[in-house]
Amino acid sequence: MKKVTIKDIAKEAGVSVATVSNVINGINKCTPETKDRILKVMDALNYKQNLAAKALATNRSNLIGFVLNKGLLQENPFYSTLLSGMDSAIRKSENYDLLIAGAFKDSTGEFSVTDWIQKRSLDAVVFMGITDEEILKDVDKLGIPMVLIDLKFESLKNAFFITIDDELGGYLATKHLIEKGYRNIAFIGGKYIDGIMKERYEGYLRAHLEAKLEPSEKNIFLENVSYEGGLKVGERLLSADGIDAIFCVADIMAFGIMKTLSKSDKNIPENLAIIGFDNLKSSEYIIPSLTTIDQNIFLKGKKSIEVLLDKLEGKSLNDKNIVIPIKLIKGETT
Amino acid sequence: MKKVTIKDIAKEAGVSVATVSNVINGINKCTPETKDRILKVMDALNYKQNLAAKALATNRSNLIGFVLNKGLLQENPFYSTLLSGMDSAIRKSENYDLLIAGAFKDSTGEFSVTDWIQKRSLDAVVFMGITDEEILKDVDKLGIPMVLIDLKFESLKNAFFITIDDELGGYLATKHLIEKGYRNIAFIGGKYIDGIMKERYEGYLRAHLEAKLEPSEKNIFLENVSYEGGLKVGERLLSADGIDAIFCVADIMAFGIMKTLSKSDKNIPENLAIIGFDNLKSSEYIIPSLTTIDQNIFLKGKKSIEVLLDKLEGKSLNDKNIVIPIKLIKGETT
DNA sequence: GTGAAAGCGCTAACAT
DNA sequence: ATGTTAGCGCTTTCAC
Repeated sequence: MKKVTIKDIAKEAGVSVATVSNVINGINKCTPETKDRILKVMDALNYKQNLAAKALATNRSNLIGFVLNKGLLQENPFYSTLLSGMDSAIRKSENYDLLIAGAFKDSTGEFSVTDWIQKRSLDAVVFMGITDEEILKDVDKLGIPMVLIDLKFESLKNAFFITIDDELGGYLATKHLIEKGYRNIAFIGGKYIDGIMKERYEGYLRAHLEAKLEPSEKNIFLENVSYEGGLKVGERLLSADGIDAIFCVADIMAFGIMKTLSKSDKNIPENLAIIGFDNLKSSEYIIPSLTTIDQNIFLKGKKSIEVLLDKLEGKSLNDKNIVIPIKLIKGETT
Repeated sequence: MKKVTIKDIAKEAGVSVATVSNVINGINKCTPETKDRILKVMDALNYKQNLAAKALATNRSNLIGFVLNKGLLQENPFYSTLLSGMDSAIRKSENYDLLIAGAFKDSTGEFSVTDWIQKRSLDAVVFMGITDEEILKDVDKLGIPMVLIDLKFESLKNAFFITIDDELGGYLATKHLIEKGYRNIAFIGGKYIDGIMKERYEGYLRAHLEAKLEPSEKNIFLENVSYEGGLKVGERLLSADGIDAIFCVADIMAFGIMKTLSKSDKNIPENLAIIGFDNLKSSEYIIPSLTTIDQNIFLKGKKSIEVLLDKLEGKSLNDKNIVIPIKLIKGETT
């Protein structure tokens, strides 16, 4: 069975390829009768569009790329949930697919996002965890719409930013603990205090200030944002004194802390309250269920794709900043 | 900055496009000097290959498709982990990328995998959760290599099967419970007893037989394979009598069961032991940690891609069946 | 409203 | 060892 092309359709329907092409692309330039005839022939011959040819002719691939740092998908369910959201949105689009970055090397042997975008003629890209401004600037120069999740570089002309109010999150979490009567609250953060960590920390400070409490430098614990990092923090907490509650910037770390504590004589929340951040699905599964700040990760992913789809379909978008609402989820750990 | 093509390279290097093409594709037909010169020019002009053009000319896209039923990614971390494994493998390949199925509709308005494969000129496909033999047969006719995860249809000429020994898993799990002294063991399965569920159930039966125990029909509980399904089973178990242990075909369900029980007066494992299946990452996080059958989900995903990559690179693969080893993970729930 | 034809960037068969 | 050239299937400008 030879491949059916628009040429075959054109011949069979007694029209030119241009007309067939117009019909396929919804460009209404022909009589309804012609259109109908073409549609029928397409169906009869079981025509399938060749997107590579289309891409070559238009320089648009109908592909949205997703760039994520290596290994992240394994380390934190956060990223999987994000991907679920993206998947859910892309499935609603008729024509677009989601491309996961393989490993294109540039001349230096490194993965080069701009190379990748150009080779694949990507129409848009979503970035997660890429914080190198130079890379993002280079992509911006390519002129395709892009989405940054959890990051903002206002100078980028073609970027949309999907974020949450991290400072507020830190504030709400800490305030909740203070309202519950805890006074000596530890801050558990990632090893690298990047943008969002810093904001959450500032929220933590604001809640203290508001309650006229003074947080101690000794109450700051930094480890990798992972379950393993949490285990380590747990160990350190066992020998720390006077702490009655902790605000942990990521649920996944909180799980590790809870695990370590479960093997000690400290009970949660009686001896130590804990509030996380993210509201991972497993925060509900875990026993006791984790009090946390919900940041609707799924929606974050969904929005990333939706905004790009809208942009690609020519809708004019009023705002480059999309802020996903957050809320406190009361679990059993506080 | 106009796009640089092999034509430009050819002109600049004083050779023909064919030679440039050969160099790019590693076809050694020219003198090292020519090759060197071409490489230098490519670098100087910052050449980027256009994969759409290549795909059009060769009918190969350097793309591997991943087809997964809608919604699964959200329902069970199993699928995310699988995807992590695939991601990890695809990143090691120089030239391939992973494409997530968007929503191509066929003439009936349904998503059509064969349409998708043809439109995108996919080189290979991984299927997860697609059990419709007709669909798979249609794909098989296209002649591209494919991988089925957790499913086998021996009649498919171009398929590889990534599986585990599910019967053995069911056997090991049940045997473990019996050895621990439990005698009245419930079987918790999915609502649809498909291939793998049935096998796990058979393993459950074999372990009983071997121990000269007779499992009761009343001890079978079927619900959706999800956390919510587990919650429901938990409720049903509360009013069930005499059961001292349960074998649950999926960790995610076990989490639900544990949650429901945690709100009752039944303690795990004192009043009710529980063993799961999968060894999700969260099975370790959860408190108490879940005894389960590890099936190395990450490896499953990784192998899927690796076998396809090997096949696409022309390696002859001796076996269409790849069986991932499983093992018992002793947690605190038994 | 419809058609003819050039061209998108690359490959591969055939020449030299 | 290198060059010539005819496609791959589609879009798009321009002409009718």
